[in-house]
Amino acid sequence: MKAIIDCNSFYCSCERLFRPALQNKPVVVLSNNDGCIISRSDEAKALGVEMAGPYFKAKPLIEKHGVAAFSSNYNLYGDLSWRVMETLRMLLPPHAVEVYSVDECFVDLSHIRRQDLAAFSLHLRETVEQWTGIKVSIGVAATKVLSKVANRLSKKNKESTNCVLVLDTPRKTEQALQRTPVEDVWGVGHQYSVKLHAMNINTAYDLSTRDVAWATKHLGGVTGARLVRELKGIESIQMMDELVNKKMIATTRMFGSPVRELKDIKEAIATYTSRAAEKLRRQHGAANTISVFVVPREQSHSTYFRHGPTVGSHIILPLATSCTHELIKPALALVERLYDATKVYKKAGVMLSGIVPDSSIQGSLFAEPAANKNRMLMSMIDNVNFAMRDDVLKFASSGTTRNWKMRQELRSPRYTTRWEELYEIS
DNA sequence: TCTGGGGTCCTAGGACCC
DNA sequence: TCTGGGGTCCTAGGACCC
Repeated sequence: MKAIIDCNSFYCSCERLFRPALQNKPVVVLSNNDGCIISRSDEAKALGVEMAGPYFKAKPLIEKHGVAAFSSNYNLYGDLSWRVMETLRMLLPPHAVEVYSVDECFVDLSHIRRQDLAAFSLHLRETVEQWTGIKVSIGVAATKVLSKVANRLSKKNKESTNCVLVLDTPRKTEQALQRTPVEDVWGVGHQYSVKLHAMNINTAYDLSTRDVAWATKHLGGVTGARLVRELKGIESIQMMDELVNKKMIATTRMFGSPVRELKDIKEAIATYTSRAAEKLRRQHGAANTISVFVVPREQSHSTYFRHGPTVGSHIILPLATSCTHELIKPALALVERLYDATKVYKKAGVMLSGIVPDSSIQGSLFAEPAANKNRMLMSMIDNVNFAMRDDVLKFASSGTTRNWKMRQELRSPRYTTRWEELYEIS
């Protein structure tokens, strides 16, 4: 059996941890740039605050009810996420925990006897809460997709389930599937849900009764086939090994306010490239392809929000690299190529791909002797920036004025990762 | 005028996830 | 006036090979 363990309203829970006065009060957390709402406490949900809705639209409701709003504080969430995952790793055998996202992980429970699953899951939930202060919900079932179904229901019925739901009999599984709308199944997005409803497939149960060949035809080939098999209780999505390196690394941002100067866009791209290269070095990788894109403001005056068309291009490097300055140079060349002085830009981004292990480069006969020196320079910069924080060392092309920087007006202190912002007890 | 039957690799784009 | 930032996998189709 497998479990999915999921932190309840994770970002909101992190914010409340250091503001006990906000317990049982409505809280929301905003995306970068304070654009839309990406986490809501139960109280905020009850008030009708929409998930992923634009902040400015929800603002009247938020102010009327005194909802506490925070900008995203990823230093804080990342650290608390690590604590939750570490706790679980301590309570489970090696390799049984697969971190799936910042607030959830799959857990292999095949070492637990069937009759003990509920009690053990409760033990996990209580220990995590006691050690980290974060509340989690746990769904247990035969497959990953079914455990997601169980998890969703456990959260919907917190009082009766105690945030733990185990689907260990065909009958329980069937009932759970019948109570799950098809659009809430993991792997069914908007496009498929429209299609499925049109075919009168309205619940997860309806979908689970279709045969695999049908799913292959209508739900995108092998992906759909796997999904239906999992709903039938046949394990088809395996536990993944952790520490799988990324195949693509992206750093992209909306600008705090629209930008028209080439100089500003180049600064932003140089900064994003530095960040992406840091991520690349953290996984000991080197990239041979760098892509840059910019998004101009929509020209038409339509009432609906739409980005203008994205303009992008890429360069394939002669040799994969992880050195920031070797990546900034082609990135800036790409910006020059894409920039149009008549346009106003809202967003830009950098993507690194064609990622290979750094070691395979190091041994190359064709690498210049200087390459190793650069690598040492890079790791020194990374170390200093890690120790001192806030990018003490950066490349001049990243700029100092930073007209493009995103807005974060409501960010809470980084309580757990900055000395000067530590939580104080008076 | 008529022109096979495999392969592989790459890219763009679609669909999904949190 | 104001709508995030990452990722993944899969498929189709083109270019190229023998």
